[in-house]
Amino acid sequence: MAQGRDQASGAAGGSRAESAPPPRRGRGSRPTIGDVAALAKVSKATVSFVVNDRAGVSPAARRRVRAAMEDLGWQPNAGARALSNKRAQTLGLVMRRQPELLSTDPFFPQFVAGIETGLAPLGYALVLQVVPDEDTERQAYERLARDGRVDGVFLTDLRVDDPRPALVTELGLDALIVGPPQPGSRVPAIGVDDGSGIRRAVSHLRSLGHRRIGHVCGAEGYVHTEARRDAWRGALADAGLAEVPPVEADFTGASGARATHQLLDLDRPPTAIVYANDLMAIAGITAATGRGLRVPEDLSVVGFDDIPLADCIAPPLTTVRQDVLTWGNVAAQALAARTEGRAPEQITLPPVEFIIRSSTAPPPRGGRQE
Amino acid sequence: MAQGRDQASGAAGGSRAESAPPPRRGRGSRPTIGDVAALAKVSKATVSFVVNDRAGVSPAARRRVRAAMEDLGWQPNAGARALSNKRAQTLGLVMRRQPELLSTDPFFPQFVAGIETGLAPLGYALVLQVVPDEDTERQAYERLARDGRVDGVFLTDLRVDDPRPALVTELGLDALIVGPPQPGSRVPAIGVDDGSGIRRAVSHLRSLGHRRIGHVCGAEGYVHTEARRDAWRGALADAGLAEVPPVEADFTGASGARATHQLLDLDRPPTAIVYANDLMAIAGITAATGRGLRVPEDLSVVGFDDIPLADCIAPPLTTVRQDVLTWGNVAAQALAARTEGRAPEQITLPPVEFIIRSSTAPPPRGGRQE
DNA sequence: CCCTTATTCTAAACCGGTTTGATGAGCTCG
DNA sequence: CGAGCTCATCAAACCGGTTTAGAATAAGGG
Repeated sequence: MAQGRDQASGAAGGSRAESAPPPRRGRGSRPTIGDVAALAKVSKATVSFVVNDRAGVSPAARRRVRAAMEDLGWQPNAGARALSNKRAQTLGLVMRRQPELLSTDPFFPQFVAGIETGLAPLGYALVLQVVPDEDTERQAYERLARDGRVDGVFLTDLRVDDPRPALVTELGLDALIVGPPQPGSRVPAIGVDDGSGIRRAVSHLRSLGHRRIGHVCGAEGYVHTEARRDAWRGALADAGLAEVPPVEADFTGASGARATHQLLDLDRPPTAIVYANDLMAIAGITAATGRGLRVPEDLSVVGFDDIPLADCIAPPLTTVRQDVLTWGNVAAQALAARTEGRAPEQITLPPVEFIIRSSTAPPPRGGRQE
Repeated sequence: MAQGRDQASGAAGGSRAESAPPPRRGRGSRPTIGDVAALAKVSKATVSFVVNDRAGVSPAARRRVRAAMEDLGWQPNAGARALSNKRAQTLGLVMRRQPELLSTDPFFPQFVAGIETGLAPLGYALVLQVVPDEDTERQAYERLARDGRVDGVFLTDLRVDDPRPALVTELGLDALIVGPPQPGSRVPAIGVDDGSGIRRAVSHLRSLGHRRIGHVCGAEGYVHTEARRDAWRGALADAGLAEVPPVEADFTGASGARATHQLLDLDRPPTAIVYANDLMAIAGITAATGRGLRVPEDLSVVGFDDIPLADCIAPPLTTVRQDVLTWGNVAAQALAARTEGRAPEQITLPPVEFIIRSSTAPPPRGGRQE
């Protein structure tokens, strides 16, 4: 056949002026497996075998099919494939977040980016939903499951007694928890360890000489909030340090500032504070500075997340960095493997990094130290 | 044929102990339109008519179908539907971002959340891709188009001479530009106006008495970077203020600090600086403070974005807030409408807000003012 | 009462792939 | 030379919906 132009269906016609309708919106003109089969002079089945790398096709036929594919620029249609396979080749992520809090959160974009880098080479897509509350969250999972849009979902930001592991099991969705495994649930997890970062922070502060180390917690009800608080409390106990009441906050700057004042108003205020995230830590620095305290001379501050701003402020923030991008990547591969029934690769997450900048220093001598 | 049981596939079998495999992973057991039709004693076509609210079904039949749907908990399968309709009921968003910059960016999460709130009630899903560079970006669009995974895509962060409007047109994808319309392209746009926020900022500074107002630009090559710079330059000219050379930066904190030093090193340094985003502005405050300048007494600073941190730092940042959530919402509806061939509703975006906090004040008397 | 027109409903084709069962060609071997 | 195999190939059924063409029934008109 002339190698020139015999592209897809019709279309080619006379490139004359003619009133012939142009190739319908570009769409619809896409070649199908049938076109490829016809051009390669084989059946659709053979083409299918070729694209799926299955045995039973002669080298000659395989070559012809490959050439035809190339010629037509054909790639199998994802939807049709999904229908036959009963697999959508798509994974779902439902994020539940206050819209205001969303843009603070360094986790979300990084994690999504990581998932993407893991999914793209596998030919998977990611469908995303952002929901405001628990009700819509449940509906989102139900819809994803019913519609058959996804093969599996990621579960992030687990709450204590989170209903989602049970929900997805009931819905028959494959799932992967990003965080510590849920006791009593068969949903697999990639074990994120929030504790070790906090322990590193406490140990760092202790070695600087701090004896009273406070903690500003994240929003109540999340397992990572608990994990961080427990790690802090445990580290204090292990080191035989003074107990300081933890103070609740909710990851917002305002709550961080309030919590900071609360700690500094204690009879015996801490000389160092570990915050559950950077936003609260920065707000804490501002709050402390506003009271006439100097950071780090009078008060040491440790954050969590290492947001880009952390080293743009004064003083640059000592903080804990987690490689969320890699989490996403690993999670993507693990969940894809699971939906395909393959055992996931050995899962190892990179360890947290503890970034020492200038918001921590030895505690003041005597002075407020009581 | 016996009307009795011809449900889906086997399964039903003996519920005896037997080694019969349990209903495969919960999945696969989902009812189909055929099951509903059988239960309601109508044809598949009738069921289809009912779910799609089409005329030509008697009230009685309609009721029976509804009941059967309810009974079985059936909802049409999205994939099958997409295949028939040649519509995926899915929209795509490809974000090109340096992973490091991703978590800074208040735009991305908010915009995604906004899209979602617009899409969910329409039964659309969003597939997301995050890519590192221009090459993978193009591939992402090509794959989305070829696979037939999406009906349309959002185009954000337009660059000057951006190849994407032409690309998507060529790929036959419906698209919507989030930003100013591209001259010479037929791709519709929702007109985001970066300029007015900057003009507000300049006018605010001018009314405080500033005569020398500098600008730290965003990354080169983006239309919004240009728009902001042009607006700044135009506002200066309109007010007959002194020209100050704009200084290039790239939205990162480090670049913001560097740019700030560059401006302050001028023979006649500005008394106020307008930054293209908050991150650079905050880094700028830190840089200026490090040189012994006080903000706002010696230098006024205006940011752009109103990130949550903006009012947690000292001094709280005067900045421009755009309602990105609403942009996403509006964009979603507009693009969905377009893919369905409907004319989109009248598009009106909320105006930007100018948030005056404490990083701006009258310029110092005499002193550095020369 | 027959003919026309509307209405309700269904069988069958279709979307674009995958998978299965059957057919036929080419080999080996007794 | 024919039985027995293997291998390549293809037609047809299937996934779960939508859509069309036409049959069956009901209603209206002369």
